[in-house]
Amino acid sequence: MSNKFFIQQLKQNGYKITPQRRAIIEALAEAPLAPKASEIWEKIRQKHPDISPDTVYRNLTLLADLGMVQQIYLRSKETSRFEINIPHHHHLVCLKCGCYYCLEGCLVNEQNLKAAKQKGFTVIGHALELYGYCLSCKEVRGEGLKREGKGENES
Amino acid sequence: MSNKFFIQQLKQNGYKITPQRRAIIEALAEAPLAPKASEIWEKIRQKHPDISPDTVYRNLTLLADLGMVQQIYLRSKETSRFEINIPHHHHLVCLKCGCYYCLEGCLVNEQNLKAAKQKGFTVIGHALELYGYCLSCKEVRGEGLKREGKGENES
DNA sequence: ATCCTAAATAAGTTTATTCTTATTTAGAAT
DNA sequence: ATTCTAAATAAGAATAAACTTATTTAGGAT
Repeated sequence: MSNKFFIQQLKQNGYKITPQRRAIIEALAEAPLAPKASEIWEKIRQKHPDISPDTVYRNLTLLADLGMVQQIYLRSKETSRFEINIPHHHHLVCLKCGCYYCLEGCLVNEQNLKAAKQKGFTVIGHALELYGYCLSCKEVRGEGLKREGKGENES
Repeated sequence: MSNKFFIQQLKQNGYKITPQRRAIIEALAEAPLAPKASEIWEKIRQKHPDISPDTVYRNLTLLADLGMVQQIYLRSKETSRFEINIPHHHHLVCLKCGCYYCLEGCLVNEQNLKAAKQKGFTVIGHALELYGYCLSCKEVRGEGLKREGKGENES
């Protein structure tokens, strides 16, 4: 919950604590919804006008690779969203309007992962998105798969 | 297995059959590995030098949205790969070298999807990637998360 | 066979993301 | 406190992916 936890995790993995990294973690923690990379960048620029977008992308990817942050692949033409990963869970993503919903709990259990272990693969995280159509888009399904508005989200 | 099946599926969903779409399906079916969008584009250009990359991207997305093709999100800095979706399965993706392995079967069952249905969400597909470190990258784990070579794949 | 219309495409533009390189800095060692 | 070095950053270039618009075309209707 606390940002200190994330800082500590970074240190434990041998990464340096920079003002930029603090700002990114702060922005993620304060955001009401899972923000896009561009939104995080915009937010941080208010206080740190000189932060580069590359730094934001790079660190979001790092946090996601470390399993501290979850990247939600929204498909469609939507860009990914990032959310602080507590508790771990998965998402429903609408292919038409791009909205998404959080599912409680995790659909992948230890048993699912045994094949990976047998191959000698060390799993440190996973991403699962279920794609389909939300309630309000279902009726208009017939209109092809063109996306319309941006849709509203749910934390 | 046959390309005709994919053509038929497109027709059933109300999409037109264009030479470009035939070429994309052909290229996917003939590829020994799951190709990247750019690789498909390059291959098709040999016969159809005038096909635009946009058409390739657009149709790969369409096929993925229809569940006929599976898009593998390789993370890292690798671009996605696309494979013809028979039989449906999931992947192990190495965060270090970008290689991937196919898992047999599907880890998501009907029971997993009940929450989605309760929300009135119609699931037409899903993507699940397990991220971690392959056997040969495991030892070098300590070197941070920088990616090195491109790694070899497995169909 | 010809016509018609929505869908699909190509071309060019725009945006998002990643890469490259020179510079700066966090944090360890002195 | 100062020095040192690998890691991190900023800036700008390069690439990937998506959008916009005018044109073409698949496939149904005539």
